[in-house]
Amino acid sequence: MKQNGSDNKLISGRLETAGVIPTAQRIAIYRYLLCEANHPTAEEIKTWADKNFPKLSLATVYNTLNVLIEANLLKEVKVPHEAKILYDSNISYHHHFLDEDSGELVDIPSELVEVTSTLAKEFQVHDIQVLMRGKRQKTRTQH
Amino acid sequence: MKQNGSDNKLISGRLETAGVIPTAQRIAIYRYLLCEANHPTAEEIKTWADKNFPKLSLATVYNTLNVLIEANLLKEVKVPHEAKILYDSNISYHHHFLDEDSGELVDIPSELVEVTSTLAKEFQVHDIQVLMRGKRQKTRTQH
DNA sequence: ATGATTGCAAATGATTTGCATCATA
DNA sequence: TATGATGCAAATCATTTGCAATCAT
Repeated sequence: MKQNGSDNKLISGRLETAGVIPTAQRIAIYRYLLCEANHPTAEEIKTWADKNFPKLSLATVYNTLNVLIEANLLKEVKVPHEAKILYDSNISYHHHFLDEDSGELVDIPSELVEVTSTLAKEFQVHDIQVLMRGKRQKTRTQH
Repeated sequence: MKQNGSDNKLISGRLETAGVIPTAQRIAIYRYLLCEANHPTAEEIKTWADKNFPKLSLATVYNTLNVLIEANLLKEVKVPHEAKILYDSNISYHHHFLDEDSGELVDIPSELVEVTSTLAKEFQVHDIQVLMRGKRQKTRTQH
């Protein structure tokens, strides 16, 4: 319920800075991506919108996502054996851990992963993305 | 033109070892993946088959690819902003470099990339895949 | 008024599936 | 001749697109 005016200004300001006209739909979707969702699919965004922002069409979800990607406010993530695209509102350099049990994708700060490569100098690397797959140990209950 | 009997035995032996009935179509597709292609799409395999193995249907291409994946003879690779799945017949631990110019995906031996992570111990990592994106410098012509 | 966004429905395109046919042990 | 693979066509499903209606400036 933090859908108040100041939040809107913050979100719409970011959109404007990125050159995106801040419409109500775009603000709603971008806020959801930034504040509530964790690597959602387009479908999850649509489901959320059906509850919280009636009459936002699936086409607009996809259009908005692509506008945000174009504007460098969003990145898409494709995971092997998952049909749907995941959207990541964290655009700073980071990596991912995929929980094999839940399918959940977790952000891993880049400081926690050191990558050292010794490729032939013909390979000019601009970006590195590390995807770690595994299981998340249940946290033991205190007693 | 190395489509000779001994090759077939080698390929079909590997299929059998992995529990896959080595049919002519599967041998052809797997040989193509192992010896000729570099991370092809299903469509590329079909195009190749149309020239070299007439009457191999697209459904069989997909069925075979999925059988090979099930049998751990193949891995699928999904690259952001590319619609089609790439298939990787190199199943040993390695990484990838994606050439932004050509779209080509290049295998990088794991020895050339050192990954050190310091995640909380609740994260049990089973696999790490590193995708490096960048450009491949044109090799200067000798003179 | 104008230019951009939205929403609907139809289109697209990659992959999957149902089922009849075919091959092989 | 029985089990499973193949091939065709139809189905599926995520995503995209065309276009008319709508919104904001």
